[in-house]
Amino acid sequence: MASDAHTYTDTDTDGFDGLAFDVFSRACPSRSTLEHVTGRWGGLTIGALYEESLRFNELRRRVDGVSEKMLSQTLHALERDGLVLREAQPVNPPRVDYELTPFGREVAEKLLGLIHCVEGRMDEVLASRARYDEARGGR
Amino acid sequence: MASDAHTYTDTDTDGFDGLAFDVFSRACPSRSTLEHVTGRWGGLTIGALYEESLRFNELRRRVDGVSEKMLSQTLHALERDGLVLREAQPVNPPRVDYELTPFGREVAEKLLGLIHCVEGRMDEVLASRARYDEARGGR
DNA sequence: CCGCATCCCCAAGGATACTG
DNA sequence: CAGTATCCTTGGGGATGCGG
Repeated sequence: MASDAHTYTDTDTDGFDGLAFDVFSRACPSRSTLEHVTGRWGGLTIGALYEESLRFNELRRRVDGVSEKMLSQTLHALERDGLVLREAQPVNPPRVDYELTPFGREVAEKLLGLIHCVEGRMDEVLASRARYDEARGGR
Repeated sequence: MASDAHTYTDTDTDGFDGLAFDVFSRACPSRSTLEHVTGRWGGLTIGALYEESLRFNELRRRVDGVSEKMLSQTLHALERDGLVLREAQPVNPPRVDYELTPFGREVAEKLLGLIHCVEGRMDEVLASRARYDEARGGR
């Protein structure tokens, strides 16, 4: 049942004309990991965990808008890919901490680089949008 | 017609409730740009354009699996955000070139950094997945 | 508190046909 | 070639309820 978040869409593996790892190909295995990382919630989750190790509900509060289900799914996919470490402590009430693995931290840094790059240029983006919308009136 | 027929369907709720720039917040305007960049087709499109300027159908062939509709939508979103430049030449048959803006190239570099980081560690990822799946049997 | 299972709906997105 | 308009399907993902 953990099967949905990572179906590799191996629909047409017929080709393979010698290029094993082409990110642009549907069959490329890294594409699924990339999707987990850059997906709607993956990036935000990783970003949150980069700052500090967090528990499930802390994470849920930090990542604004994520549902319990999606957070759970996201964490599983990231854990499976080796980006996140899940540490369940056998206490009562249950306590589970999530933290990034070294690989996860590396990915997080790249990701944060991207985020800051975009954030630092948001004024440009906003201006560009205004221009674009202007040019095509109220359509 | 149309007001919302092709509003690029983002959940661009850039509401601007006057709050600061917290990427983790739903209201953060950069989140929508990030989604365009890291979305299913955004990243691959940018990646393809980083290598060379391309025409519509060249792009379509390069980005394996993208439909005409989605490519069109993606390009519009990226153009609007100021990441992609659209150059239509008034010739017959029509010729339109897409290329990255300087900002687009900057973003592309960050993105490629991420991609290479992940690709370079795919063996780890695959191993981690195997371990994970092992641990929870054939479920 | 942690989180899986179920139901269900809506919008992302694929296929197709058509225009300039 | 370079798209737009339309229809239709699929699964992403929200809401809720239960079990450990």
